Amino acid sequence: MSEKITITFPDGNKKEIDKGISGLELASQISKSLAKESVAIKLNNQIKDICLPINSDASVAILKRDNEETLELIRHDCAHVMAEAVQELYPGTQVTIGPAIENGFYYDFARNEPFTISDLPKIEKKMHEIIQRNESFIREVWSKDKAIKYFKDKGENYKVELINDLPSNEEITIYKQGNWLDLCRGPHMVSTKQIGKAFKLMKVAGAYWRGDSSNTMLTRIYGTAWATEKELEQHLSQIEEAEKRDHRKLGKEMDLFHFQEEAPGAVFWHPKGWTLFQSLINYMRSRQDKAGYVETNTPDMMDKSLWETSGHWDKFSDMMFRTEAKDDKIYAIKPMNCPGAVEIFKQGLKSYRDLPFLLSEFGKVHRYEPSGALHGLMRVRAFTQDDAHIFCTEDQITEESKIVCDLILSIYKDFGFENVKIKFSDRPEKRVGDDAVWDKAEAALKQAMEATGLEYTFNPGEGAFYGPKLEFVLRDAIGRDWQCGTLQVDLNLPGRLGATYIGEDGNKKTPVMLHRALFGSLERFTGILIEHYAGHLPLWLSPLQVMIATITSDTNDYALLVKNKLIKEGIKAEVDLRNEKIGYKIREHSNSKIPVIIAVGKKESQEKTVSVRRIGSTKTKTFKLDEITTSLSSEVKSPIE
RNA sequence: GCCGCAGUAACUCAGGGGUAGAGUAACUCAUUGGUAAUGAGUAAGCCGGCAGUUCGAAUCUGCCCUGUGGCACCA
Repeated sequence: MSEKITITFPDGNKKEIDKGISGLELASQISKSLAKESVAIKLNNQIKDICLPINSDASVAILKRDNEETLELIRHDCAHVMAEAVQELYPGTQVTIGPAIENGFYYDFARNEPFTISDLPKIEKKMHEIIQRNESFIREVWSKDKAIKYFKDKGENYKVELINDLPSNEEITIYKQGNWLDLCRGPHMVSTKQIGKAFKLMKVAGAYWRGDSSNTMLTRIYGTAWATEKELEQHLSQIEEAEKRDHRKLGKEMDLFHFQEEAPGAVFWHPKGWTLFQSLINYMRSRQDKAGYVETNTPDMMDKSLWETSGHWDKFSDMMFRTEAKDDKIYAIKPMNCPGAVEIFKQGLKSYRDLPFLLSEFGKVHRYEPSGALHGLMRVRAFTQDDAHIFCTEDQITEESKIVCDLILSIYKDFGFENVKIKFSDRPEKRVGDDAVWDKAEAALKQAMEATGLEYTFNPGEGAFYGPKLEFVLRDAIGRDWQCGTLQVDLNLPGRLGATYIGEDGNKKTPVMLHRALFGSLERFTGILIEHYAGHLPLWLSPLQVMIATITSDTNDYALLVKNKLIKEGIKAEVDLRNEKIGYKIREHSNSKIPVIIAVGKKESQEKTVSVRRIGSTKTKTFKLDEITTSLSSEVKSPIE
C-alpha cells in the first residue's frame, strides 16, 4: 500500500492522497474538466509545474489559465516560444535570458546583425505556429557537465556562462518544448497551446549582457502577453492613452516650450509655458515662506577650487560643464546649489540660536547628462530646482526631516497626488566621509522616518555621495510612478566647506545640512503635470484661463468689455475676434486646451450675459456677467490663496 | 555613452537615382455665422550637416549632429 500525504486546499478542505501524485492527477481526481483547464499548481504558496509529484503534506491550489497568478507563466512561456521562433527563423542566433516582466516579457538574443521592427511580424507568425503545434513543456534535471556540454556544442556561449555561474548546489533544469529546449528554472504551463493568442511583439532594443555597460550589447525583443485578447486590447489602448498625454506632444500643441539642436537638453520656454512655470514657483515660494524658509540666490559659475573642496570635482567632474574667460581660471557651472548655500551660511557668525536655518533657492543647475538619457522635460541638462538647505544640529535632524515630509505630502496633495511612496537610500560605493559619520547620518534619518510613521522601502547603496537620502515617488492619474522630491542628510559638506556655528557651550561646531527639493526639477515637474492632467491644467495653473470668442463682429465691443472685466478680477483672458465661425473657434481653442471658452453673440450682448463652455464638456451654461466673474475668480485662485 | 529607428514647407506626414507632394496653418478675397473644421485663391522647402559614388543624389554609401525606443547612467 502506498504512503499517504495530506494536502490542504485554499478553502481549507483537506484530502489524503498517495504520495508522489502529480498536480494534474490530483486535478483529474476532482474533475475531468478541471484537469483540462489546469495549467499549474501553487504548492505551499509557490507556483510549480503541474506535472511535478507532490511528495509531502502541503497546501495546494490548482491554477487555471484565467487565474491572475497564471499571467506570469503565460508571459514566461511566451518568451520561450519567441526564442524558439527566433532560432527557427534565424539560425546562429544565441539565446541568453528571457524573463516575464510587467505587462509582458522579453528575450535577449546575441546575433551579429541586430533585429529590426520589420522582423517582428515574421517572428510573431512563427510563434503562433509553435503555439498551434501544442508542444508540451517537459522539465528535465541535468547534471552540470551534461548541460555545459550540450550548450557548448550548440555554440550557446551565454548559456554556458550562466550555468558556470550557478551555485553548485542548485539543480540545473531544462525545459523542452518539441525539439527546442532552454536552460530555465521554470515553472511552465503544460503546453504551448495554453499561451493563447493574446500577445504581441512590441519593440526591439539594445540591452547589455547582464545589465553591465562594459559587456556586449545584445538585441532585446519586447512583447506583451495577456490571458485574453480583451486584456491585450485594453493594454494597447492604455499605451495609446499615454501617448496622447505625452508632454512633448502637448507642449507643442499648447505652445508651452520647444527644444532645438543648438541646445540639447535645454528648454526654450514660450510665454505660456513660462507663465505655468512661474505659477509653480510662486506657489512653492509661498508655501516655503510660510514654512519659515528664506530665499537666496547663488552664482551660476564658481571657481573649480570650490568644487574640489566640496568633493564634486572628484566625484562628478565628468558630468559638469566648465568654462573659462580671459583669466586662467576654470569655472564650473553649478551642477548643484549646495556649496553656494554653505557659503551664504558661512557669512557672519552663526549661533546655535540661529538653527535651524532654512535657506531656499530656485537655482538653475547644469549637468552633462548622457545623450541617451535626454527625454523632453523629464530629463534635461539644464533645470531649475526648488532647492533648500536646512542647517541644523544633529538633535534637530529628526524634527526637521519630519517637517519636510509633512510639507512634501501636503504640497503633492494640492496637485492631486495622493499616492506617494518613500524610498530610503543608504551609503553608495562612491562617497565622501568616514563610515562613523555615515552610521550617524543613516541612523538619524531612520529615526526621523520612524517619527513620521510613514511607510518606506529600502534602497541599499543608492544614497548621495555625501549622505543618505529619502526619495518621494508619486503616482499620476494613469498609474505611472515619478520620482520627484528628495531629502538628504549631509554630515560631510558643511565640514568640508568650513561651515561652523557657536554652540551653547561657546565652542565652534559643524552644522548638519539637510538638502531637500520638493518638486525636484521644476522642468520635470511641469512635464509630469502636463501628462497627469493630460493637458487639462486646473484653472489656477492654466497660462490662459478664458478665451472669449465672438460669434459676429457686431459683438466685438461687448467681448472686449467682458475681457476687461475678467482681467480686472485677475483672470487671464483673451479675445478671439477673428472672422471665423464659432464652431471653428471652439474647435481650435478646445484643441489648445483652454479651460474656459466664452461665446458672445447678439443675445449675450443684449442681455449682458455670457455663454460658458468648459474644457472636456460640450455643454454650455449661461451666466450673468457679474456671476461668471465671481464664480471664476474663486476657481482661479491657487491653493495657497 | 551603447544598440536600433528617424530627420522632407510653420505643423502632421507621404514619396524616393532624372524640375519636390498632400492636409492643416499663414497670406489675399468673398462670407457675419449660435458651440469641435465656410468657400475660393496665393505664396511657401539647400529633403539635418559634411564628404563620397554617379552624367545626375533629397533618394545609394560613410562620418557627424539632433531627436526617438530601449540599455547603461541619474549627486
